[in-house]
Amino acid sequence: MTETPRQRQHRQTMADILQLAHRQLATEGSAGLSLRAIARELGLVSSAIYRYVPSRDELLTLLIEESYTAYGDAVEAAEARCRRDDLGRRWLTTGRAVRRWAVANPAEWALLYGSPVPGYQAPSERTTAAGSRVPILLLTLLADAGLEPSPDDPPMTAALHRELNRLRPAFPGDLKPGVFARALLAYTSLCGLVSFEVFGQFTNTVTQFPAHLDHQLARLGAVLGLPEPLR
Amino acid sequence: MTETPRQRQHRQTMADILQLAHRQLATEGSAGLSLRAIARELGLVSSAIYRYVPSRDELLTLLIEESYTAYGDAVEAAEARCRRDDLGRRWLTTGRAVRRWAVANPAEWALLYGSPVPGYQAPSERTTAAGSRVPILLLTLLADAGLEPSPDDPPMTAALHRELNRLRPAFPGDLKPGVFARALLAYTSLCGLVSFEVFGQFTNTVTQFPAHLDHQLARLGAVLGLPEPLR
DNA sequence: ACTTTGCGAGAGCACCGCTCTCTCTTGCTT
DNA sequence: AAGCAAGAGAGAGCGGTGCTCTCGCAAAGT
Repeated sequence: MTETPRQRQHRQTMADILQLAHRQLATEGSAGLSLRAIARELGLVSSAIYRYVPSRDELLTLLIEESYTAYGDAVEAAEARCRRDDLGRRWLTTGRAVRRWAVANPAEWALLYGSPVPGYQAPSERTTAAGSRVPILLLTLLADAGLEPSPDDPPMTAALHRELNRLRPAFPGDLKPGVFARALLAYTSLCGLVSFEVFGQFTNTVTQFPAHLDHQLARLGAVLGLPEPLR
Repeated sequence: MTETPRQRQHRQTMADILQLAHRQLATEGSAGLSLRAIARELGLVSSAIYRYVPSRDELLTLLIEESYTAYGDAVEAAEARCRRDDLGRRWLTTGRAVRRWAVANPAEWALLYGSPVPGYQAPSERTTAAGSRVPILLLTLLADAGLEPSPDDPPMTAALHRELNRLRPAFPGDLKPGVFARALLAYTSLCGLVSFEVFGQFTNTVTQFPAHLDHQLARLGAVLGLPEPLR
């Protein structure tokens, strides 16, 4: 029942590889990820690494999975500390947590939300679930707010309306198309803001990042139809 | 006065290199960019390419410059076809043009707005000017609209307010901080929406891209304080 | 005790960016 | 016109990459 020493050793080496990979990601970026370098640091000959990781792409996939998990954990934990009925604060806290995690882990953020690594396509069946956690947080938030379509919602084509209706059962909250669209805009805008900071698009412009994010989160909160944070 | 055959030849080869590089970028992505492969396709030995391009990083910089120029040209041209006084349409058209260019040139879009190529930092003095053209379009648009700060603008910290005030002389339109911030949100949101589509973040969610973008552009237009497009 | 399995070592393939040297041709200058 | 400098390609080579294959040893299972 208990694992053999060999299994234990294997698990340990695997963990070492992933840890070194994360470190390499942080220092060299995703294109600098080198199986040979990891093997070298582990005191292994280059071919031995393939006993653990079948290919560089697979290592990338593992890193993406781990990163999505860490990202979801961080944001969910922050959001969970808010009073459930303080919807404005839940949104503000979520946005801040997304930024905080991204700034603390820029290489991982780039892996998740940056340009796809060329020639490599993450197997969606292994990443979509982990990647949906933060968006789902948002949808739940809007559902808790009891938001309804508003006459201020711009019109949308019938095809888009149908599509968003089709998505309703696949996500929590059962949001009507207009509200679902608001959530989409909020999340894409948030990611856009964070990516601009992390990817350096704001150089020579904004440097007051936390203040700027708070300001824009307040704007987006208004677009969503959320009240301001309490007190 | 006229250029010598040798200069002509050099210019031609340089143009060939850039064209092949753009093609390679499209098929292999930025990490697949290979000087050797370009040389091979040109019928040159690998070392000869260095007569034209001093390094891979320099080739990347050239591609970024060309891409920013093509991007700016495309969006400016589209926006210029709008009636000057139809501010809602100018915004809608700008947003659509950004998406159209990005979808038509996904690798170039990734180069400009995706994760920075690891280990490589674009020399900002060579890219910021070209990269500012579309944002400047937006600032001009808001200035033409004569937008003023509104009581609906969320508060911002004094430091952020000062910073945005400091930026005023460096950009056209002389926008007050609250209005400038609206422009920042609009552009980051637009880029976020487009990147989500181009980078595949919408898989299993939105597929009605043009309709979705129009819908969200209308929302953002309202946030900006622009009227709806005429007729 | 025997056999299967796991795992590291080593050599090797094809590719990459980049450097250095050598050669030949072009084009400018005296 | 002669001579010299610069341009441009060829070739060899360095160190790096991902990945494959074979070999041998030791641990695990029977």
